[in-house]
Amino acid sequence: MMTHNTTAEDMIRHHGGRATVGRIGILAILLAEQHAITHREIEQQLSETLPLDRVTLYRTLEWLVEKNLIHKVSSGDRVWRYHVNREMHTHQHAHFKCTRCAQVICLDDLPEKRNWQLPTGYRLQEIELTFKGLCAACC
Amino acid sequence: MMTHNTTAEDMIRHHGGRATVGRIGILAILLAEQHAITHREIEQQLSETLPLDRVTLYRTLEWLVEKNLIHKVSSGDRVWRYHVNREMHTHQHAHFKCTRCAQVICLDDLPEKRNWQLPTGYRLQEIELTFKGLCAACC
DNA sequence: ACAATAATTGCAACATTGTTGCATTTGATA
DNA sequence: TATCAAATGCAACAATGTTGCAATTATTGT
Ligand SMILES: [Mn+2]
Ligand SMILES: [Mn+2]
Ligand SMILES: [Zn+2]
Ligand SMILES: [Zn+2]
Repeated sequence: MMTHNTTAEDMIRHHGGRATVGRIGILAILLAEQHAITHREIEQQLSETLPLDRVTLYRTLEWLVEKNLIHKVSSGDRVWRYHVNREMHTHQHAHFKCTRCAQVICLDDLPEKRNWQLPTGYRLQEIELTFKGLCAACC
Repeated sequence: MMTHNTTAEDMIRHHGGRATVGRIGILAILLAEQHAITHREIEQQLSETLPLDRVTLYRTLEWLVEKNLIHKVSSGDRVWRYHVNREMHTHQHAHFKCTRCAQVICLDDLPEKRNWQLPTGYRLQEIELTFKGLCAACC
């Protein structure tokens, strides 16, 4: 049974980066989290055990995104949320954001991938689909 | 043939607001614009003819959204874009954002409105769908 | 284990977008 | 034209994110 810390360290080393205590701690937090969480939320969790400069956190998250170990979600407020990449996330997927508690979850898939119709001359690269409403806890 | 200014003034009066020179000018700019544009872009257009405080612009845009004369779009960067409401916009619709020139257009409709599947207990209120890619000019 | 070195970090300063409080000005109405 | 609530301008603040650079640290070779 692997702890999140050792999993995180493995993931980082496999991508040729230095396995620093900060990177490991940050990725371990994201591995333990089932929702997509903000820079601020990660910072708060870190402050309990491993204080880290805000800038380092920003740069580490950016690095983890580059290495494709996590992805970030823009959910309408002007705040990025981060979530670890699991197998289901190798392709594009939709998100749900609760309008009451602001929690964001990743959904399995982009439903009905076909049939998106754009004006002529437009080239599609990526689809961003966010459902908003109330989560089960807030209903 | 109505000028955008008189159209704007009519729209504002019909909603019981004061027809100030600022509100009219802002709404006229949005009426003349086919794309969804940012606070910053509106400010630049205004600066040529009708300098206006940033805060007033923010508050006016908020007021126009409340009155349902315009709507705002969150397009992934942390910047709101504003677009006048036309008939086609009375219901929800998708948007396209060019990843090169950042232009945002409103698309006609939410394709395939049915069939969105959420986890049990979740209640859907709103769908935010943004296509990203290259516009005709940038292809 | 130690030194060399490049990658990572911390800190200060800055940028952008947006909000709030309050005094002043202005549009609508009588 | 006088009145007065609504709208505006200004200053200060807040949240989120970025940049430059010197100090630190993880890795590698010895
Ligand atoms: Mn996701
Ligand atoms: Mn729109
Ligand atoms: Zn909720
Ligand atoms: Zn373009």
